[in-house]
Amino acid sequence: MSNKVSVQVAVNVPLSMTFTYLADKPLPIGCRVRVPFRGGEQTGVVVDDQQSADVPAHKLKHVESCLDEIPPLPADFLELIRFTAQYYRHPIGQALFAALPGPLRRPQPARWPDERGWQLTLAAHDTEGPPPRQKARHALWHALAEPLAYQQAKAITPQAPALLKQWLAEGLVERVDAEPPLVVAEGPTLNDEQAAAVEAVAGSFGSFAPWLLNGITGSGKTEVYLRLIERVLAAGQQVLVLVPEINLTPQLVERFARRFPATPLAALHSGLADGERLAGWLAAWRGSAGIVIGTRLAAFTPLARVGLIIVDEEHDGSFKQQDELRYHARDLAVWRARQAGVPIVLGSATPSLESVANVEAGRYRELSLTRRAHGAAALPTVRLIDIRRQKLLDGLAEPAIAALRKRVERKELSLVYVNRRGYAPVIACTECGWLSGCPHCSSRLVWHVTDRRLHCHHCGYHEAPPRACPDCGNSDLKPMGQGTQRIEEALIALLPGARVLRIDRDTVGRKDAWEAIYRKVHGGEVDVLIGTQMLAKGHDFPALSLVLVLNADGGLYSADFRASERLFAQLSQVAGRAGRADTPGEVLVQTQWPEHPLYQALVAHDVAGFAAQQLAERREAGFPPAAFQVAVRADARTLEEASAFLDAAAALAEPPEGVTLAGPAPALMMRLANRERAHLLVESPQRVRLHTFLDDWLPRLAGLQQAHRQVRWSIDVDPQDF
DNA sequence: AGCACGCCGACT
DNA sequence: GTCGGCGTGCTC
Repeated sequence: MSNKVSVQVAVNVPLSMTFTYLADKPLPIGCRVRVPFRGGEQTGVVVDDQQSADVPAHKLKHVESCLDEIPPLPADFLELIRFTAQYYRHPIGQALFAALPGPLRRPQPARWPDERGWQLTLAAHDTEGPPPRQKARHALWHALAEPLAYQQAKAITPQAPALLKQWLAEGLVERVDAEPPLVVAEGPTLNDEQAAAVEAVAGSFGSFAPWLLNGITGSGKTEVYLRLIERVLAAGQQVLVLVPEINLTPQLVERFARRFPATPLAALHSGLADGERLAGWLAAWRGSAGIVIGTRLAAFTPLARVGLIIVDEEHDGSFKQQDELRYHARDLAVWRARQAGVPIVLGSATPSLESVANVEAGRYRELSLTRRAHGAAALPTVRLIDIRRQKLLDGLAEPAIAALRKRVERKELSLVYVNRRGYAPVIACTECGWLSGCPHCSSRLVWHVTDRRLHCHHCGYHEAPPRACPDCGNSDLKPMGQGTQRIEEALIALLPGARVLRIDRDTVGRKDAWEAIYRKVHGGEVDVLIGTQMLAKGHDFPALSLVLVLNADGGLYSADFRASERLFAQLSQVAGRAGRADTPGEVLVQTQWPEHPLYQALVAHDVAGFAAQQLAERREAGFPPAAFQVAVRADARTLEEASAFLDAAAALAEPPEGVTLAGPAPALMMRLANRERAHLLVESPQRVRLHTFLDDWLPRLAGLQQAHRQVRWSIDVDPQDF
């Protein structure tokens, strides 16, 4: 008998361990294997060649050879997965399989896609080709005089795959090996700020350097990306671009493809068919895709020759995955940039406080774009409407209605932005603005209808609500943020003849719905748009004459300490939609707290000032980014069950100096899918201490499940939402 | 997570 | 007598 070797294999099960298998000959680390597991079969990935300690020999099963003809998964990819699994406290196998494209999770061999191009054969040149009246065929035929990549062909006509197949069979086209040339379409001239940003980043090529590209809306961040991409491509390297999870990915992809028409581009967004995703993933890994652009999952894509990473709208919350493997794609991207030794550009008009703090600490360098790129385009005028002194008609103040009427008459486009999310019912005094605060920490108390008490969502403290305002004695205390239900109907009634279009989760449910909305809006068929957060994310709508913001106050004093940061970012984004080159737009915000620093900063377009003020508050309160957090989240049929589990978990903790536990406290969105949710927070000013504590504590929690059978729980490292 | 093994109630 | 409830324990 030949000597057996053993390998460590990760399989897609929720266990933090890997499994030992026997093999006839050494298997390379990173190769995919088909393994017998639990009587059935599983896909596995060899992650180590070490013998693991004390597994009884009779349990060891045998593994056949590698599945694939393609090379084993690269070492830097496995290292990324290992780091991710460990940092976010997720089983290694599940982290690995979450990062792999669908087809690679199944135990079937994979092959490199055929990336050869197409070109007309000599024989084809002697034929007429399709007549000009068959526009698509004609265009494709003439383009095929030069070698054409699949992507380019498909850009000419969607029928390209079928036509190429047909012409190939007829001997009119042939497959050719062609190194795609770098073709760069002309772009606009850079202003000096943009040029300086490009030079600064380009000067750091070849080594790890994190950059915060802080540019106001309309300042031309994308053009900076494009110039940097051009340089990276010219050096024969790849660029990874991460974008938030919104429907504007296609727009950005199209812009990149137009600038670099010959460069293979892999777009890895959700809603891609398995085959396409795999092809893009493999092209990225192999190095043939020059540009790889995708949403958060693309952060895991292996890249053979990466030269630059870009994270657009880095402040966006959708970079954090909220279930299963709860990773933050922006943070992992920074880790990858360090691993690969390349610069990373984090772009935003409203940078996250994490990034601002990193600039302050000297870890990131900041590049500012302070001017709008397109000539005279001025920032919009922001005005606050104090609704304490106004009679509201169905939630709308008189000046707001008047402003809307004016635009409708002038046939100009208005947007009514209804802030729905993130409002927690904090009790407020309608007279003096007093808010229910927690006596034990710097959070707000939240009104719970179920037990008619005020709860602190940070430390779990609760009390009966006061009958009157403790500050001024007024007995008119009300939960904030109500009454948005009938805005749509009210607007239609108040603006007779206006064409109103509502955009929300319901109206954009289908894939082609956006298409239709764009057509309507661009075709001038709409007077007033009504929408929620999804409109705050920089969609390509024509310039808005007026933006009216309703119900924003809920984000001011939310129990979630990040609510103001998000609100400010959203309002800055929508405000940025207002105005055109010749006339500045107008933004109206209805509020009970016009004197609030957030609104004052918004009026003054003072992004940096707001960030500084927020950062000071966070430091004062000991919240991120001044501290690091880990949430243990639990849900059960009743809050008591969930809390009992978390209490038991807390009882097992022996937090060292500098690590504190807070809670359990009910989650902000308490009831979800008929289950009650609560969490326990672990905090520390030092990340290392926090994680050292977790290393000791989390293994002890495994045993708790038996006694709390009804409870589902999970770990959320660097939680974003509460 | 799945999936089997295991020990107690109402069915042809 | 058996079908099946889901408690509990393991997966190389």
